[in-house]
Amino acid sequence: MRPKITLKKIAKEFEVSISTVSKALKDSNEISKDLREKIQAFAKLYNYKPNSLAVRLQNQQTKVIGVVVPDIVHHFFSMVIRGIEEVTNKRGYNVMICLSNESFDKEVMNIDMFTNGSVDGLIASISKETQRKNDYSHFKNLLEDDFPLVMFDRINEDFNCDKVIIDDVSGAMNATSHLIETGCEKIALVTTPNEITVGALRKKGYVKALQSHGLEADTNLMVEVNEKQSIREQIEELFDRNVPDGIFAVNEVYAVTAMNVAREKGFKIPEDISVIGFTDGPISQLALPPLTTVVQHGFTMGKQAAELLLDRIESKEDIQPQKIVLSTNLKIRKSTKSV
Amino acid sequence: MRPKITLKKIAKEFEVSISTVSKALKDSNEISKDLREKIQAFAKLYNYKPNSLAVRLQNQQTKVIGVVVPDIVHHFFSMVIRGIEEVTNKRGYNVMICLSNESFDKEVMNIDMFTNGSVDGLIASISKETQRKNDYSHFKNLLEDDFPLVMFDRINEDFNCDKVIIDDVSGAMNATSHLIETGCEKIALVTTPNEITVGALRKKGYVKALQSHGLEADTNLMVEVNEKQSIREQIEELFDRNVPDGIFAVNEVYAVTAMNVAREKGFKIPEDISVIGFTDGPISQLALPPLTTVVQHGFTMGKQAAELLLDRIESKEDIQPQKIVLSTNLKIRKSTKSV
DNA sequence: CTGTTAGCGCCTTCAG
DNA sequence: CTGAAGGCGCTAACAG
Repeated sequence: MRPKITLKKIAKEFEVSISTVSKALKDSNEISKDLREKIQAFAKLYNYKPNSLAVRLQNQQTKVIGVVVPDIVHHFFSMVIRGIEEVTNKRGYNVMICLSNESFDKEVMNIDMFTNGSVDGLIASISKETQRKNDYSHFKNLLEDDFPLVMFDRINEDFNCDKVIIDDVSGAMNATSHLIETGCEKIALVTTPNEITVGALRKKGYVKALQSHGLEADTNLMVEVNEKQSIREQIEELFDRNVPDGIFAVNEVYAVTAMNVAREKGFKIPEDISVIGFTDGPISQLALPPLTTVVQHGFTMGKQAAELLLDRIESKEDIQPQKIVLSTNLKIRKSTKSV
Repeated sequence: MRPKITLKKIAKEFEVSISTVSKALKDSNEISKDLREKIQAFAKLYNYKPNSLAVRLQNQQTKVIGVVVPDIVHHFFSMVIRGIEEVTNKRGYNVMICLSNESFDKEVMNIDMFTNGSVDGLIASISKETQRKNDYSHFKNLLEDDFPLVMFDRINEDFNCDKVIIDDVSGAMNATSHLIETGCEKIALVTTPNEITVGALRKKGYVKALQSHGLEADTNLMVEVNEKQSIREQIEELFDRNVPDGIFAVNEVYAVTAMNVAREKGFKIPEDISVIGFTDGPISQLALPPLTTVVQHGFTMGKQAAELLLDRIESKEDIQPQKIVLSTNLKIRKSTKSV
């Protein structure tokens, strides 16, 4: 790579001091107009840009924020990232993304890396493995140092930091209620294992909705999908045990898979079985029939998380950590009966 | 945020010089074992980490690479990013991602930002708007400075830089040939406008396959989707003009949309109409029937791009730019007839 | 064994 | 109007 042009080199070129050049480039009228213009022209010609590392070292701030997400090949997370990008860019920051790939070790490494001064703050969502291990010491260290941290979606309630989540319980309640109100009586739940907090919360909402409508929660109608095995087979087993007339699934993939299983077994959607998913991505939109779903507003979530983080970074005083709870809404399409 | 601990502070604590501390932390035996251990213990206690900015400024390398992609909410691009992450992390680098959102201006800004010394090299894929405007001066500037650059997928053939692409023409040929060989005679093409290079190449492959089988390319059977309007309606218009018995679409969304339109018009897939898509994402896998598709190997592409870039960054001598062409393969599922 | 010095690229007083 | 000096945090060569 061609060596970059620096203040020093420009200074040598004009046989003036570095600080003169620096001022000239800042268009300071401490410098004669003549010299200023010459230096500026020269700098433009050679495409001078202040070395960002030097500037950051000087200012003791990087104008970069770190993002740690479990996965990027996932509509929800990529929407969140898009939201984060949107506001950080608008506010003059850049984004450095690291993927934990749902792995505890990688998450720890990522966080460790980020705290060496390369970013001004962090936005994170916890990996599944971390949730299973229930070991959050890496995050706790951050908080002890008052490192600006915002967690989203997969959070830990105990942390005293900014959080942005959706109201999973209500979302699931609404979905389940909708199924009940459109005539379903045997509603299955397709969810994650309980360690995944959002799965647990959505299950809670599901159970609550059943109870408030006087229905029993029947474990025979619930599947906790083990992602190490075939999702499809686990749902087929549900059908073998007990055929539902409604299905609430905690994500798109489970929902569409359930729908496909149902159809292959000869059931009609929504006439025989209604299905509702969670997260409004292309999979839901392009499914046939298009999937009724709980819309999760990942983009908004990303924007809010970024706003919280930048506010914290830029504020002089301590500010109390906030918890923002975004409400979901039910996008009714064709996989459920009309009222 | 709690002020970070520095060598200086540790030095003051022990009333030694900064370089003593530096050496002690590097476990240099220039320093007495006793002092070394004390300093190390202290550093660990206070969770000392060298300030990465200072180190990078010193070393004149950031160990960060920049990635500019048009979109992240897109299975192919997120797979590429995952591939990039995989090898960069393995080789001790981090990744900074910027989204151009398919916008020319944002792309220019991103690239501009990246060349201020914050990254050692760049991996990029061109935005649609840039392809339409056909203005590549921002990339050309990079090349003039010998800035390490690898382009992938949406590239410009004229650039003298490393490139990783897939063999779009062959991929499209294979897909189209497969349709022909399984009995289709009126094969429609659903593609992008011609400015999008990969769309143009896939169209070329489609036409080639038709010709080599003695079939005419019929513009009446082609749709160039204008994404500003409804994709679905544009495909419906195709059906109104001319009902095909096979459809080759240049991406997942077009393919599944086409399939859905066909079914709603009462056609059976694959009995009446066969459909093949491009890019093997969840949308294809979860479609009903699961979509036969040209597999694009985004993960591999990302890995290769990153290897090329890091090799270039780390090499002392000039190395000739390489062009890696990844071949695709046809993943046959249920949306096409068997031979 | 420990310290001094210089320098990475930049910026900001403060002198002249 | 211009320049010298000091400092951001760290490393490395060189003294002592």
